[in-house]
Amino acid sequence: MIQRKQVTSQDVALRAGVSRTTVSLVLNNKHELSQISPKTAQRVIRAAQELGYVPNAAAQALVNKKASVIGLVLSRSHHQISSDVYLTQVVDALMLEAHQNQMRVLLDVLENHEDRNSYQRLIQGRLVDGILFSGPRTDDRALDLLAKMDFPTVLMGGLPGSPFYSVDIDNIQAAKLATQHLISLGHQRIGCITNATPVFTAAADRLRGYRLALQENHLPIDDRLVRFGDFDPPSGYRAMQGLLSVQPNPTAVFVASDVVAYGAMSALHDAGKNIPEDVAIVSMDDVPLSAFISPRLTSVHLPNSKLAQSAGSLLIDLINGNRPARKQIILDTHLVIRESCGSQLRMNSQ
Amino acid sequence: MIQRKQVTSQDVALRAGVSRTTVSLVLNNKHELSQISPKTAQRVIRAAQELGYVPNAAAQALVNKKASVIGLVLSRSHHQISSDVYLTQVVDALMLEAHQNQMRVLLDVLENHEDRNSYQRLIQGRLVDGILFSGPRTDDRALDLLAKMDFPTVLMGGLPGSPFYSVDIDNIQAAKLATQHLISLGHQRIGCITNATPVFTAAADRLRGYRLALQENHLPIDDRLVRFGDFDPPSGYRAMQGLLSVQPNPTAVFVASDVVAYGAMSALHDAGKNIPEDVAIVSMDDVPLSAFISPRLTSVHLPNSKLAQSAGSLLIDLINGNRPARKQIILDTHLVIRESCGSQLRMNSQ
DNA sequence: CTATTCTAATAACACGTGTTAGTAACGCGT
DNA sequence: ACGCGTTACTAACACGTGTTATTAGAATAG
Repeated sequence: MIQRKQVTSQDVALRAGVSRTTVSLVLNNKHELSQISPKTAQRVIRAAQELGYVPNAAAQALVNKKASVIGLVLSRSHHQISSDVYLTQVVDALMLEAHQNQMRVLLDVLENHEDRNSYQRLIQGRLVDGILFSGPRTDDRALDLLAKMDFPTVLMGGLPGSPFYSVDIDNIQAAKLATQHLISLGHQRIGCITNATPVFTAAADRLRGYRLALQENHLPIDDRLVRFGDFDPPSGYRAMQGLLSVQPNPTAVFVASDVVAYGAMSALHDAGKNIPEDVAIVSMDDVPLSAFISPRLTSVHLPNSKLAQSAGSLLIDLINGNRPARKQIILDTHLVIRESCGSQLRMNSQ
Repeated sequence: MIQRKQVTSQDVALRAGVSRTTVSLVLNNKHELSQISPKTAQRVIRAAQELGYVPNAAAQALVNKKASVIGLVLSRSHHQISSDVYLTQVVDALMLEAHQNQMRVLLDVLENHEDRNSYQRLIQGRLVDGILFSGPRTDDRALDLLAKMDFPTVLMGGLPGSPFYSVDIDNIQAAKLATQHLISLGHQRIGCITNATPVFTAAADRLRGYRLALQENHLPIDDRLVRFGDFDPPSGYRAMQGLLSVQPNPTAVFVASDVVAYGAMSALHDAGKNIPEDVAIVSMDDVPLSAFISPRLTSVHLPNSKLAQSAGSLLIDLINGNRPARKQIILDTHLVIRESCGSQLRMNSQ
């Protein structure tokens, strides 16, 4: 590969007629401390511009012991990433936050949860200065390693009992809120489809919120009415088919994720059931698309961008050596009522 | 920040009782050439494992003149990224391909299209070895800079007359195929909603395909029936409202993107129109979700994963110094017929 | 016993940057 | 004339790695 030779600070120094040190001082704005005459400073800046000098990132990283890169680690398998709808929001907000701090974002998947090696090159190799961890799993052994070396790490989504900083919503409360809404509409027999298997803490918490809501309203808990989704629409489709095989059918279903809910709704449609007349649906996540499908999805809104931004900001704090006292940040959620729950239907008929 | 001291190759050398050079040779599997006895090799490997040695990425990048990182550059504004549904597929496939070549993926947005500076730190700073460019714009001035330095670059989506390698589908042909399908169902008055403004080449091409199909079938072209989407559902909603204000209404609409189509369908729904009875819809992209909304969307399937994988593979080739003869790779598309076009309706009634 | 080849390893340099310690030149007071 | 502080810069080291030229020692040949 023919690559034009890199312009180094030495070249700039030569052209400006000064030493390389002077170039470094001027370009990093340390010349006021070091008493460098404004005249030479100007000459250096001119020379740098004329040559199109850009400092070598690797060299800077080496000497500064700072890569100026934060890692976003996804703890899901590949098929799950493909149908992940928040990812774009997270990535977007994170990049914005990173750029404001002269940092960049490196993306990585954690494919094998047993494999500590996959972390090592990333972290001990100092390729990134900190890690943002999306969707932690309770069975992730590699996280222990991270904790031991107190490497700057922030979790998006909590991991109970872990020593990490984290940014999250109150999943239990949010799921309870959603289920409660269905109860307040008069439903007695309410099913649940989770967003994922319970090894993901968010999934376990949402299921718990659903059960709590039933308990507090003295409704019976029927485990046949609980099905497990797996991030994508097909899993929701299958889960809903499962629910429909239980007699009597539930009159409402709390689905713990919009994307899974799409599949569930499709299954209802294919079974000839109307939403919300035959089966009402309340979901969680409030993905942008959910306001545009029909029927419009009633869903608990998650502040994804804000979540990612807070997480990014917190991580950068950690990287800079600050240790905020508050280890957990919990952001607020709220229910967005649309058509799939049948609220409007009720209001009209009353 | 208290950070445990990094384990260097010097530490390994000390522990194994050899020189640093020997450590490097052994760990990079060059010891066969250099006549290092198997016994010392074993000793070195043991020592490295015991200390948990991981080479410093910055130092390696500096001396090898290779960052082992490829950059994925998104040329869209932030709100457009948030509602981008292919991004996850692209990212996923790209990471898979990168990992197989011991590379990582750095994500970046290009916010200001006039600003050459944003490229400079990335490329001239040697932070990445190559760039994968998603969604090039005809008005992107910064691309010229890239071309001049012949930096390894691959475009996802073509840019006519540009000197870059690219991976794409035949947008004109695909759009033509979709429109043709509507024509074959007997529609005479067919509207079009683009996926984006025409500065994006893909949007311009799809519009052209639509017009070609009309021409070849001797149907009149009515520019009032062409509206421009802007990546997200709301833009599709507004565009469809615009189309419905034209009398007589179109009986079918080709929407050049699934996500935009969701908005368009929502507008039809709100206007009391049935799909496909009143207005038939054919779209492009075939996002996974499209099989699960109702009515199920008829759409031209794009091989997004394959596209990203090919692009990644091509880019890695370029980085390694190969110059494949074929500058453009065009992948195949096919129409997936579902409910929104009304094909099945027709077949039943016939 | 010396010259030559072969083996096994290393000293030394290069990559491009940030920073510390140090040094000329110069004015100034005594 | 000499010491002393100030100004304006630079020589030299450090960061951690890959690689080239070189060396010390042993084995072999003459």
